[in-house]
Amino acid sequence: MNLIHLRYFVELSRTGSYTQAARRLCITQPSLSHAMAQLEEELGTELFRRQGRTTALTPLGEQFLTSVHQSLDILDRGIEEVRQAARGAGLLRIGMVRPLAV
Amino acid sequence: MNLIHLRYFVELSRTGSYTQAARRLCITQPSLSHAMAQLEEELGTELFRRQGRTTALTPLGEQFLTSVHQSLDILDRGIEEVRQAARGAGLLRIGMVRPLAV
DNA sequence: AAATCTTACGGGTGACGTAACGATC
DNA sequence: GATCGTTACGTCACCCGTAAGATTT
Repeated sequence: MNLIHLRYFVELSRTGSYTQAARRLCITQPSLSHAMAQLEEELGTELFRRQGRTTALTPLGEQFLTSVHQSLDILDRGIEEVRQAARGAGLLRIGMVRPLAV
Repeated sequence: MNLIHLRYFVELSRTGSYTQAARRLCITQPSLSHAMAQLEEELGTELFRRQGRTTALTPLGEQFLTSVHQSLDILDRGIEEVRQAARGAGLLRIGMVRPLAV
């Protein structure tokens, strides 16, 4: 399992479209499809229900989404707090590259 | 950033020793060292204070640890719930590989 | 037929291991 | 000098992109 794939999952859940999600994530549609298929394999269940042209979360998919949302929110907040504290405290040592925002 | 590296970070924080942590994580010490250095680079600060032979968390390291702990706990709980629900509901389709516990 | 998703396949990045070095007790 | 951590370097897995196929409207 992969942090980036979890972010893919969130974005796909938000848009409900592989095409749109892939465009927003700056990746190709096949890559997104493959990543989600892999995630489903790891979890042992379908996360999305593809009926015709529409893509919607399954009940388990929705359940998983809430966990991922909470988890990523906490993590991202923690990362940002640490980065700001590091910048604020002037702990950047000579030669240390100032990290880019993600 | 990487989920596995975050788990490395938690384990290293727990043991306070690269050698022991690497052994428990079933990786080599250099790999762990490199992963943690990379994590520190991404965050723009030191997470561990190496003084002599002892390795302890910096204040920012402790702060980050709490966030990572919370985040991973929620994620792991979510994963486990989904997997159990998937098994329980008998949603395993023919040809779908039953996932191994991690 | 057009649009969307999936499957197949090849390439490049990065994570890990081995080896060598540095440092501390 | 023995143990621990870091740096250097090579290899292999895996993530992503391109191309082709399947399916629905």
